[in-house]
Amino acid sequence: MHLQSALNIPGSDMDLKQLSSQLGLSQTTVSRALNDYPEVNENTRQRVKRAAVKFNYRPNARATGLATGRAKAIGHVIPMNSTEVFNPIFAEFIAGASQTYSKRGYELLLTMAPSGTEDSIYRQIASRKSVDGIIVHAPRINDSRITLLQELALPFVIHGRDTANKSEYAWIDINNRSAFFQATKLLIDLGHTDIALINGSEALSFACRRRSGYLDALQQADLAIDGDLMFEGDLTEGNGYSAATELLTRPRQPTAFLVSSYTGALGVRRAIHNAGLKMGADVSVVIHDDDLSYFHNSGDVPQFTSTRSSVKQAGTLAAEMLLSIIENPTAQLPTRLLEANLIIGASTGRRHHR
Amino acid sequence: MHLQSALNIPGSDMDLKQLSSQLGLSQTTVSRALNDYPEVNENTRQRVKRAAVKFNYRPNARATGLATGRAKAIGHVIPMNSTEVFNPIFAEFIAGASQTYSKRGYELLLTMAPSGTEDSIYRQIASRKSVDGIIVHAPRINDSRITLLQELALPFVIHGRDTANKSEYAWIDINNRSAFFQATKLLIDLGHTDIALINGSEALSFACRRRSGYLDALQQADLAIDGDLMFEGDLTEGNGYSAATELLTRPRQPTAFLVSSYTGALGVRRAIHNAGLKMGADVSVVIHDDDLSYFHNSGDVPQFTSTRSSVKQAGTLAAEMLLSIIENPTAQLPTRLLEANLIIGASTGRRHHR
DNA sequence: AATTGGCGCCAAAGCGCCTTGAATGTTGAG
DNA sequence: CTCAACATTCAAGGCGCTTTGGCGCCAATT
Repeated sequence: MHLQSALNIPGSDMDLKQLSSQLGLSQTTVSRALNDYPEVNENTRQRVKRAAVKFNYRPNARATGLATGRAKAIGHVIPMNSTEVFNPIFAEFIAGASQTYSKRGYELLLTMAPSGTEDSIYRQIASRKSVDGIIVHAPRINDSRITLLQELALPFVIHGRDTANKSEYAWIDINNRSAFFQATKLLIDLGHTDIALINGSEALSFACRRRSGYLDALQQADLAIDGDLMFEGDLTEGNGYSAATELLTRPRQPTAFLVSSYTGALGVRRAIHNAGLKMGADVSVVIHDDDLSYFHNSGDVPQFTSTRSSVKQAGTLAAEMLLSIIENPTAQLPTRLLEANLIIGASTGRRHHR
Repeated sequence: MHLQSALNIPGSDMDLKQLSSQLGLSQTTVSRALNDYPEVNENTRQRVKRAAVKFNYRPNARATGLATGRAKAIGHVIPMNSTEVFNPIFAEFIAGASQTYSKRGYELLLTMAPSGTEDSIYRQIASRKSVDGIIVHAPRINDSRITLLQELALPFVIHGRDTANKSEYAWIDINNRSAFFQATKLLIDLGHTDIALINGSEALSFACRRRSGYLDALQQADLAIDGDLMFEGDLTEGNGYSAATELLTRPRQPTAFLVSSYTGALGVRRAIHNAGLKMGADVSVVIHDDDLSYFHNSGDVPQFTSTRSSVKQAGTLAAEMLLSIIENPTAQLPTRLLEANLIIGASTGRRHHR
């Protein structure tokens, strides 16, 4: 290694040994200077830091990890079934989380877990030790992953909750029950009595809680509960369309729809148009709006009346929770319940008598 | 370490030293047995592999990485500007790529790069050495990242192309020019002469190429080119809606729309409905369809006529290309051009004279 | 019987970093 | 002037794995 290659040539990164020999210092001192240990002279520290920048030195992540025993990385595991590959909600959540990670010097490892292989994937993540903790997406009812992760002693935060599991674990969730209770109540107060629910798959925890909010509101208003008004499934445009189309061809049409996602609502809107009806006048729609940057239900008067809660923010908070667990393992496991905001848009109105 | 903890207790993973002492073998032999080196007796190999499964042994990824000098991980860098956080297209592409990675024993590291910080992020990735190569998303015209990555000597594959850059680099792209040429020609053949283009941001390479396909077809048919018929911007539902609404309030309405994405087209559809027109009869629409699993433009007769090409498949192929570059660094850099399929749906028809 | 050459296995070095324990230089109190 | 106390710096060991170079051993060759 000659002067030539020690200069600021892109791509020719140094390692610690080279940097310290350049500086005429030991690796120990250089390492400590860079990591802000107190036992280094301030002048030396500055000299070292300047050199590090000049030579574009950054510690090898693998070596640091080996030496410290911490990967400085978080895993996100995305459940994947055949119909739903990569829900935009996960993407937005991850975008939020990644802000926290980069701020705190962590990397983000993404793993797709096809259903059926989940167990072995979590085990593998734990034993390969390439992450310090993980975020679990889309919990199911009685989710076996929680027990597994507790056994594996891998720190984790769940985006959502498994209300069937009474053990202690860290989670962040929105108050789905309250959100859908309020949304349903709004529709009832507007005079609607036939309110359809177009929900996500009710094997998932969030969808169950939304349904129970919906049912509670109906019950409280002494309205009949009609199983035929309740749909569940992947929240795609197509499914929203076919569910709504089916409902609108019935002799007794529902006059209101409660839709669990923006994308599903786009299909419902199409069905309403196709039936020659006007949304907000003939038919009311309330959606849950995850406030995805890519599907913005905005404007002075938003298109859809919604219960809104930012998944991106949830991602940021979840990441902070997880890092705090990792850096402070003895503290109590944090939980966080976010409230959704009811926002009146153009898609709701008093019930229309025909 | 006693018998107790050497048994199959979840979370109590062994390391190589423990495993080999359990087996009464040296670490060398155990390592070689597991990695299928030839100089190990077949019986021994079987014995080792069985024990590894039994004790849930998996090599520490960091240690392996340090020793081999290869991270066995690929980085995906997602450009992020304030309006667009995490395009579902990236998500779907990543879902495709991750299949390849897990099959080949690689991990996937995700990094968000806020615009402005990109340079330093790529440098950091290169010098931290936590990945063996990266995938670059959303290339721009004259994209500085290409030169940078070439200097950093970090293997990469670009999803898209920078046609302004004549140097050699690996890319995978769809034939955007041909796709939009064909789509435009279809509309012209149906009698349309006022064809609007609602495009993605033309700072991005793909959008430019689509526009030039559109222009070529117009030119070839001796149709006038009207700059007022061309829109560009983030391909959101909202932007599609406002662009189409604006166009439909003009004295001379376009009778056909070419829309660069499914989500944008949902907004265009809304605008058409709102104007009291019928898609496929009064107004024709052709879209580019990335075949996202979450936004499926399917059915016996798809809703939208489209040029379709699966981004998920592109992701799978891109990953394979990148791994082949990494494992065979001296070979010529691969490139791959995918053709889109023109699929006739319900949104196009002969021009309607009013 | 002596030599060769695989085969099967092992000890030890090294990947790049952090960290422990010790060594050196400096200062101030006694 | 001596010695303790502090401020700086360093050499060396270790993180868990792969890999180089050898070392026995036994069958085959001469």
